[in-house]
Amino acid sequence: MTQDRATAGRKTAKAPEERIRARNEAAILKAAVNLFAQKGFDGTRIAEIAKASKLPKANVYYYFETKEAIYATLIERLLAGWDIALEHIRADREPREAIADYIAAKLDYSRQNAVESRFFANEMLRGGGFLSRTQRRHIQEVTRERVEVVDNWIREGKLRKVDPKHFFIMLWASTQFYADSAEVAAITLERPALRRTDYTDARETIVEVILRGCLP
Amino acid sequence: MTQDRATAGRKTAKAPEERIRARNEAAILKAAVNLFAQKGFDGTRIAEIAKASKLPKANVYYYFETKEAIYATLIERLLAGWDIALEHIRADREPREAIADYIAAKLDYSRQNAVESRFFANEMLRGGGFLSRTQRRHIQEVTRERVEVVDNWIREGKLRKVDPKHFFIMLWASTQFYADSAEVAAITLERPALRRTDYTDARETIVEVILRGCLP
DNA sequence: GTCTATAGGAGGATAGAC
DNA sequence: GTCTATCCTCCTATAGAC
Repeated sequence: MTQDRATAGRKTAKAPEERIRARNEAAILKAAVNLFAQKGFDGTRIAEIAKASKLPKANVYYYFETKEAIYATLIERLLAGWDIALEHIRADREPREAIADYIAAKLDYSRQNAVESRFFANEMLRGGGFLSRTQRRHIQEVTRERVEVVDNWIREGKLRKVDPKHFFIMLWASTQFYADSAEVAAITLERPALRRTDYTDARETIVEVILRGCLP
Repeated sequence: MTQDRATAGRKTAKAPEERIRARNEAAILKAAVNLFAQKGFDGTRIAEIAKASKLPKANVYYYFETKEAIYATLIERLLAGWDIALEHIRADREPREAIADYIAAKLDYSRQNAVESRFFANEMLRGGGFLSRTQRRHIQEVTRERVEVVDNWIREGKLRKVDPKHFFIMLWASTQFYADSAEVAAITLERPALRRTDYTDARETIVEVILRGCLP
């Protein structure tokens, strides 16, 4: 943290140590998010995290004080990415394109970050007890902003009169389902696992139905 | 199981014993489904189930051999109720009413059986490893049947050309979200918990957008 | 059918050698 | 920074008195 020029100059060797730390922490978090997503906080064993990240159990404790610390780090990290997809919903855009882009972005996220999405879903099933008040408020504020954009579109006659919050929930639900309930989707589509084309089919269907359903 | 007339006649006192068993098993299952929904199979402790069902831990073992047995019973029971909402989707009905009724029924289920829904969601996050091949096939068959109905509607020009499976997933996702992600819905709607009116608002929004989105 | 007591093992976390 | 050995708690499951 406090690293003055002298030390920095003397020891260029400081970098490799930090690289080890970075690599190991990343391995732990990657293993942990996957296990937490599947089995939740109480269901996940530190030994499993250690095994999956190919580190001895004691090393996991070296990098993270407790299981809670790992979990909290993941929650924090997840929320940083929360807002990204919503950024398509901007007042200066036409609803048709903005909504279509949002759906596409959210489905891409479901495909590429399925594990993170499931981790969050699991935390929600738990009741969201690990979410701090600040984090809840953050979600609300981000949502409120975008709800206003939708409200404006409606006022300008660019969108049919729909409840903006429930409308957002519809978008969320329809797109996140392909991550959180990928298993159900796979069973329904009669596949061993979802394919890339399933996501594009999903996008077409959702965009079509939603746009036709909400445009004037 | 084998209970001849003689025994039945001699002992009317057999009923109360069975009533105790029925009551206790029900208490255990009710407590268990709630805990499994929140913390999953590995995260749930038998002691918690015992405490929540107000029975000594050993009694839980008296009624169910293992934790697996409780879980399997719940899965079985859940699947029996799986098909109910889908029954609105019948070939002899007009799509407009059938789909609106389906959405309403599914949202009612989300409100009244939120715990069961979450239990299933948790099992899906786990990867659905407790679902037997037969159970998976059952889901597929039921879905396939209803997909055919939708396909027919499309052929008859009563419904716009949409991918029936992804269309179903949209309905499922949008309605189940209010059970599985009730926490997210509550945060979005800025409520401590979902109210009855939230479900009717949801119904209106979903029915409106979906019907307009899929009717010709 | 109810419950206490406990076996036997696993889990979270730590000490301390290397 | 790495890892073995270990503490102590808590868990599933069972034995056996009432």
